[in-house]
Amino acid sequence: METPAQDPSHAALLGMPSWLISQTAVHAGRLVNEGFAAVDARGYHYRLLATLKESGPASQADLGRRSGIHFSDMVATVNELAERELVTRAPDPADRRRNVITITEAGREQLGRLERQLAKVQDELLAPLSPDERDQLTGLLLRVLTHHIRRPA
Amino acid sequence: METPAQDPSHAALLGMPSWLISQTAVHAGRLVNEGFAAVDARGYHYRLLATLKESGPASQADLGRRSGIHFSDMVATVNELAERELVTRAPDPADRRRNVITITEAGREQLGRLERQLAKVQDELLAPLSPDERDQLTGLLLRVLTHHIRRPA
DNA sequence: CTCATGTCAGCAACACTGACATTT
DNA sequence: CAAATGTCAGTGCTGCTGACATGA
Repeated sequence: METPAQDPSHAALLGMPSWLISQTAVHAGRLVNEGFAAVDARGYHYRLLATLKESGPASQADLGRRSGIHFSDMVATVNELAERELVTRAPDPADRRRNVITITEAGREQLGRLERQLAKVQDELLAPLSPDERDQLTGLLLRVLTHHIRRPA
Repeated sequence: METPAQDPSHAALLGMPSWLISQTAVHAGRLVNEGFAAVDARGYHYRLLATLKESGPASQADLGRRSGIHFSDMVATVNELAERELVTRAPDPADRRRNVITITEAGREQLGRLERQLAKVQDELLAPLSPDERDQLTGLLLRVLTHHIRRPA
């Protein structure tokens, strides 16, 4: 059946920061996914390609650490990108355990498309906020996020 | 393999609101889940119990609309809560298509536990922010969220 | 007949666990 | 031997689609 327009207006929930963040993330995720799907990609593709562009060729383990993509998910992600010829996967002659992942020219072009989609989405997402307010929100979230990143316990 | 402490420090990503929101939501979700798991529950349980407390007994379709839980997921959620005897599911004599879901006394107690867990989590989540900043963040997110709730297109 | 309700099976994205073989 | 790397299978939560039967 279809989802009848939600009405998530619980007094209890609307004041709950964890709820607000999660739900806003759902909407953000939807927008991002739609933008990416329009060019046959998903979040992990962008994250990997962007990491690859910033760090240069690297092993999968390395890329996992830098992109925050879990080790186990790297395999599938690289598979998908390699299939589309956006990256290449080659064994490292210096360490035969490793694969060296490199972004291709087509990969750079795709990354460009993804970045453009992403920029569009940011604007859509924060539509109701003024530039100042957007900075405020970004700053607050950044502080919360960095706090939890370095406190895994 | 294990996830080696992430280092998601991409210049590109750290300024991206959609990324900040999603990642903060991941951490928020982790904290909430841990709190709920400690009392053998998950997010949907809280949402359903809280809705039930606010709205009183209702049909599954109704509860879905009010809680934002998808219609298809209501079945499993009610099953899980009924199994634990936190709610009862009884056919509606007035409309035999419907089940009337009612929260039990044990359900109210469980809801209390969940609320306490949730309060703890809010504080943990927003630890780095002052009370004023927490209000700011909540206000900004609320505006973004309501903007997208009533603009499904 | 149409619509609402409830049920069930299944998918997608993300994060993650455990196991395994290979190489360092 | 221990540690790192890559692969694979599978899980959990959330959100969602489609199909189906039944009753209003």
